[in-house]
Amino acid sequence: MAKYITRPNGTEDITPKNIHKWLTVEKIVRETAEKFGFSEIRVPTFETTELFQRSVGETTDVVQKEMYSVTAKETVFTLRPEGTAGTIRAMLQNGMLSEALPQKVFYILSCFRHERPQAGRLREFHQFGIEMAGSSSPYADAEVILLAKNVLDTCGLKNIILHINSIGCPECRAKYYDALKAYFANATDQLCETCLGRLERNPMRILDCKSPICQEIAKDAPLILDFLCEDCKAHFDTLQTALHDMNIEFSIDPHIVRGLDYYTKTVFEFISTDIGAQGTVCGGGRYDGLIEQLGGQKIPALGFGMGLERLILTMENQGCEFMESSHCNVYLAPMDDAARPVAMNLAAQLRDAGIRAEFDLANRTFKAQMKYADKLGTDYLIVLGSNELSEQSAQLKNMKTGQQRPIRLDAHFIEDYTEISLTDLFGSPESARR
RNA sequence: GUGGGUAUAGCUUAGUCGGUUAAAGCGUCGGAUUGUGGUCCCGAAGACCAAGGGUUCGAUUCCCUUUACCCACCCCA
Repeated sequence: MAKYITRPNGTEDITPKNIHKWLTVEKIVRETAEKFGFSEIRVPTFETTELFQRSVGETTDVVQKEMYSVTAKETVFTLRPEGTAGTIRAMLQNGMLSEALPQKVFYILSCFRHERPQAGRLREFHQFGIEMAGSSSPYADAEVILLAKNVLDTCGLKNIILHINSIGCPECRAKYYDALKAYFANATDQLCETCLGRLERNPMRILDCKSPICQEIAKDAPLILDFLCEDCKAHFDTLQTALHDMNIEFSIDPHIVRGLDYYTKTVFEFISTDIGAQGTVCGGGRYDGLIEQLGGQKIPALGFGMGLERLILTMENQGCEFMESSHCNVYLAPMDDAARPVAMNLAAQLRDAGIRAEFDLANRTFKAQMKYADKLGTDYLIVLGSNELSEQSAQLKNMKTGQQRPIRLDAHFIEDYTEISLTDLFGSPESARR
């Protein structure tokens, strides 16, 4: 008890008891992404630190205080704090952006951020994400949102609110920043300390402050939407029309400010109120400048990240259904040492036929084997004693119904098993084949 | 980084106003007469009561420190 080595703070073990939940969402996410024409990509868990500094942004909290970095052989590496940077880097490095555009990829990976853990926030967390590079169309924005929505719906989630906003291009944002700074300049004595710092670096974050005083002050602050240039405004309008056309409900939230520097124009979040303070299940947007910033051509792009822990948490709290875990199909119960090799051999035959088969490996008594098989939740059980071995025939017991049917142990073994299991499932093997 | 809370068997929790062998449920293992499970019944194993220090004749119970975990701020998925 005293000297166990425990897992690092903020990490989680996913045990066999819970793995079905992960398999469920991973399946949904893969199938949905593929339906939308996205292909899976896998990138390294760590990258050179410079990649994140240049993409996520030198002044962001993520880069300034949340990265796990190590120096190895004089190079500084960092465990990825998010998926976009590495993915775009990989697309560039593998020449994918010189192929026909748009390029559409998705990934399932873990990210690392050194924050204080709390409900829905871990230091190692898992993300499903997609990136689409090479489309400036607002329909691409709609498509990406649609894909996220599709995943959430397929998971069975309810009460997930979509918030969207546009933070404009660098040109309109510059004008907006000036206006914001001018507005808050009158209230510098009342703003909280963190907001005072934000005023210089990123005044938009003040709009997001939870302090009631700051909220009160920010209530009448100018809105980014009033400062959008023609192009950004048209883009945002078309996106809204597209969402309406697809019957996607959303609300415009001028206070959404993404904490990663690369975002431009559209930003969005899917928020759940069922998992505590960290309610953002999915967040993303457009980052038209990022590829160029990383040394590529001027190619517009967009994507999102979806927190799988938060997704599963919401599903649990809403009572959503998960796939069943895989369970034992046939348990072979050897009654003595003579029967053990026979059990092993029969199990091998079953496995070759694609059936999950197990047999006693703990030298349990016969009765204990029955109990154990019951705990495994096996569909069928076969008792192998001296009688069975000498007659080359045993009983295949259906553990749900208790019914037993004879099964030959010779060359007809698999044939008999198939016959009986199909009859149990469909009434008769013939109707199964129809 | 800043707050608040919690720390007793594998899990979920009692409990000791400081006093000999720390309790229950679940789980695990085994039994309930000879080769058939699930319910019920019986039994067993399993905890130096997070760690270190202090007060005391005596601490798992009180005090301090540390650590871990949880929740919130912050930030974000």
